[in-house]
Amino acid sequence: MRNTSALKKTAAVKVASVKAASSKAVSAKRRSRTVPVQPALSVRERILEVAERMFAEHGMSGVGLRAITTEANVNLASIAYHFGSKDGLLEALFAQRAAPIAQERLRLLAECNAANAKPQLEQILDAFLRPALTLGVQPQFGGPAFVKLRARLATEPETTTRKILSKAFDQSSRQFIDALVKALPNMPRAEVEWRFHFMLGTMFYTMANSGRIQALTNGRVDPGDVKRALRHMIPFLAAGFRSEPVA
Amino acid sequence: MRNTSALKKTAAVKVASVKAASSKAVSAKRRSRTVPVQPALSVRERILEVAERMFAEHGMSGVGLRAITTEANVNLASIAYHFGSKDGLLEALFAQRAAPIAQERLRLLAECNAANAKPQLEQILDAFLRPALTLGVQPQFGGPAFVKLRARLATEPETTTRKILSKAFDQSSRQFIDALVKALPNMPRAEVEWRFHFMLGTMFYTMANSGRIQALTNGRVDPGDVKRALRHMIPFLAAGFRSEPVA
DNA sequence: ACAATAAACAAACGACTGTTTACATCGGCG
DNA sequence: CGCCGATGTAAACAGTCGTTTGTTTATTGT
Repeated sequence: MRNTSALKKTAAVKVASVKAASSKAVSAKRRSRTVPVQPALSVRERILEVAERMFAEHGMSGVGLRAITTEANVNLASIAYHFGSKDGLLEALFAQRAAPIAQERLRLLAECNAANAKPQLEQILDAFLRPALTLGVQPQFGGPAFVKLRARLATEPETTTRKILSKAFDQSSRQFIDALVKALPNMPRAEVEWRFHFMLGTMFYTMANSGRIQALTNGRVDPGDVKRALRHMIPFLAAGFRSEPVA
Repeated sequence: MRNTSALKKTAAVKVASVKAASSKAVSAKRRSRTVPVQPALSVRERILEVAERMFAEHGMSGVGLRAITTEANVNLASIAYHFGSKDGLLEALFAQRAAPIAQERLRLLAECNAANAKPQLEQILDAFLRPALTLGVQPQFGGPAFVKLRARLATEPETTTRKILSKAFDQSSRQFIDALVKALPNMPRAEVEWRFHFMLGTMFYTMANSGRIQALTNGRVDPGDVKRALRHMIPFLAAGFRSEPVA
């Protein structure tokens, strides 16, 4: 880090102060059109949208800022201005996407706790998996870009990215482990934890959609077909969870 | 690509012509020592060993050739000389490590085909998973470096790396799907294929050893403990495979 | 209208990228 | 001895990296 003198807070402060900006004469002109014309995304949104796609496809270190800014038709320095740094961009991405997922998970978990005194295993698994596989999938853009991105970062031991992932999902994960322990009496907690880990594996690998299983099955199995994937995944995992704990 | 004149085949040819080089007076000297003294790795071996570790830890695009050559105490140009390019280095890595794994898998599969007329599901899963998790683990070096590397590349949609992975493991994977279909009568092939995909997920995520589950369980669950991981994984997966196929 | 602030911009920073070049060194063979 | 091909090496190649700079353009509050 080059830190020549005492001027560096500028960028960091600006990042925090950024809100949804443009909304004056331009928006008036746009409102007059009844056609649902593309909302003409702000610079900040364009960067986030493009970065999400490209990070997912080539990984953090596989994409340069120039590739992002060029694709987004945006000035190179805009990333530093809006997000402070490349890592800041990734953090902003997660701040935008991860919270809704974790939130929806807990909502569904609470829902199936209310329905049954002893909650059903399948419902818990569904509450955990469905938001991760379906939320933030916008076919208008790169499709399930954030889903892929998460899967990709999940296998990286990089400390920077792992802290972001932890902050976003650890709390909800703990609550789901607790729920699973309660739904599976007579099952040692350690065994549930192992199986939760295995579930994360199938979830992330499905999210990654690496194309491997398509190649092996001539396209018969497509992890990108989320509805079908969940229909197969949940019974498979449920049976695994319910099997006799190892000695 | 800069192609100034007609001199470029040199490197490519050299790469192909490289075999296990030093094997004359040196090997005789080595045989005389009974103590297993470190064989004083060649430049080529040192590069492979270090690259395996660093690629696994930071990903292909996360490591520069200078980082590798510095760590290996080797000249920068040695990589171009011995492997042609960075991608060539990765290919050489797989050529060295993948074949023994696929081979051992098929050996174990044949073994459990010989033992039982109708082979046991658990034995098949073990034959598939154990070599992947245990082979090439050399604590003297970076430990399970190749295991991690494989898991990392498994989630990358990069065409270059995927072709390498396919070439190395597709054939054995197909044979295992066939074996699973035979071991699970009344189970539609498509269902077996979905579940094979799910198994790949738990396998790769365990191999990646991202540290996520350790953090969630205060270290109680450690995917790096391969023996324990297999003891928990195989019954879990077997129960999943045996469960009722979805409608 | 004015000053203050936010946003966008071109250009450059030094460090690092994978690859290539030209040259040095070595052991073995005629 | 000279010559060989295999190996090793320092230096340079042409770019790209993430970040920072100083400045200009819009939009805001008063």
